[in-house]
Amino acid sequence: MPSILRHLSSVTSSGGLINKVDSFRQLHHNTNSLKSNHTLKHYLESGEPIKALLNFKQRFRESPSFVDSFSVLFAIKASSLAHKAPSFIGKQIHALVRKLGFHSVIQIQTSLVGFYSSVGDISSARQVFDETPEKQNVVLWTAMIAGYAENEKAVEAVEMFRRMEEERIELDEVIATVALSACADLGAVQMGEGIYSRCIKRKRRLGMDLTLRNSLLNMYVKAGDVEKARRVFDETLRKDVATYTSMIVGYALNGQAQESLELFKKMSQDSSVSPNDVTFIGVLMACSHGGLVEEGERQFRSMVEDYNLKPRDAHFGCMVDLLCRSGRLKDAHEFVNQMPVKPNAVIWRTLLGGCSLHGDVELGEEVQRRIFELDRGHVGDYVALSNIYAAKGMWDEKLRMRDRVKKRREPGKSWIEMGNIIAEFVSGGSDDDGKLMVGEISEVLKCLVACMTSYDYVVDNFNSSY
DNA sequence: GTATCGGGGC
Repeated sequence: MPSILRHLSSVTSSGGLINKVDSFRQLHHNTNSLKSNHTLKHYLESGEPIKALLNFKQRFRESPSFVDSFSVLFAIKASSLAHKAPSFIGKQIHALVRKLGFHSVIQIQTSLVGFYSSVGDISSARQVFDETPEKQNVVLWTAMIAGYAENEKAVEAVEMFRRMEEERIELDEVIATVALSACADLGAVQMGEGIYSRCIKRKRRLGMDLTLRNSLLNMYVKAGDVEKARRVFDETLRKDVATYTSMIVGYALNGQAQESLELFKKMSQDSSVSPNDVTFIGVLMACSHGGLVEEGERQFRSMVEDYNLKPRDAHFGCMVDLLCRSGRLKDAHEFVNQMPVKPNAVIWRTLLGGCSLHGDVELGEEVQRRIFELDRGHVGDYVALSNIYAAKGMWDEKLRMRDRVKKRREPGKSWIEMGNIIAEFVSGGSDDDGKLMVGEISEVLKCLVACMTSYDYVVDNFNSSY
């Protein structure tokens, strides 16, 4: 059975009357529709979402009746993938969904949730979710929770996951993977372990999903628990790129440069995997944190020459960081100027950090100008330069720089997991001292815990004035 | 229809 038909039967099996009419139209009256849906699918699979959208639009104009629930599903998917396409195209397709009565098709609603999440419009995503009549469906919840997680709303993601479990919807590997990544962002290890064990209990016989194990490994890495991460790594017999990469990054982040590089070496000897560009971010980070400049330069070259991987901003950033940390500011500057792509604000900012570290006023001033050409919004850029002035005793310049700070600092967030409670803290957002004193807050939290034991999870905001 | 791997800085 061609995959498109298999797909169709899954749509009709859960759909209502409208879908049966729709599928009837597609199968019996409209072979053209089937054929052109195949074209849409082809564009999607070959990474040409814009072409898919144009194709859809043209077809809808010429013969609207050929557009069925499948075409719409592919068009939504294309809108999510086409980062360059303006988001109103997706919204137009959403309007079309309503007009054609497809909003009762759960696959379409799920895809719409994914679309709105991909353009950062999480409230519209939530609206689609809320408007979906039949919600007893893991995949719909997965799309919504993944949307929160992708848009840096891990607390909401976790909260929603808790609600999903209350609704007695069964876990699968995908939702567990998404939930673990939200837990990783919060450092909520205990909760993540619980989710993991609940999930594998059901599926023990089928063998565990590698993606799920990787996200467990990643959670330990994010929480700084390298030992537990390594245990998961060793127990995972069939490893893929992400397994190795997470572990390599884990060592690099925790200052174990040697272990990171040794693991990379071991990975190179494993013929079943080959490193990708993310792996090299980990390798370069390890070199940077370990002060291994020559090794880093060698690896960077090897990445391009031996592995044919194209360095991205992140790799250039690692190299700048590497050169800056070892005091080679001139080389770092030259490196930035010789980059084959236009350096972004983050790269310049890394260099500014290097100037701050080594007290280079002249270069710092120039770099700050380059940053301001791209982005004037960051308070930290004023602070960095004002600190360079301060270190050199240039008090007038320092004060002038501080006076130019107009915007207040973005509030910071932090989370603490204690038992089955997650508390969120939001710092005040002042521009001088918004640091969170986690130790002190946890004392406050201990008192809170005593008062709140009747809840499973409590999400709490309060301003810290420490 | 849904899924994991990214720095540094005040």
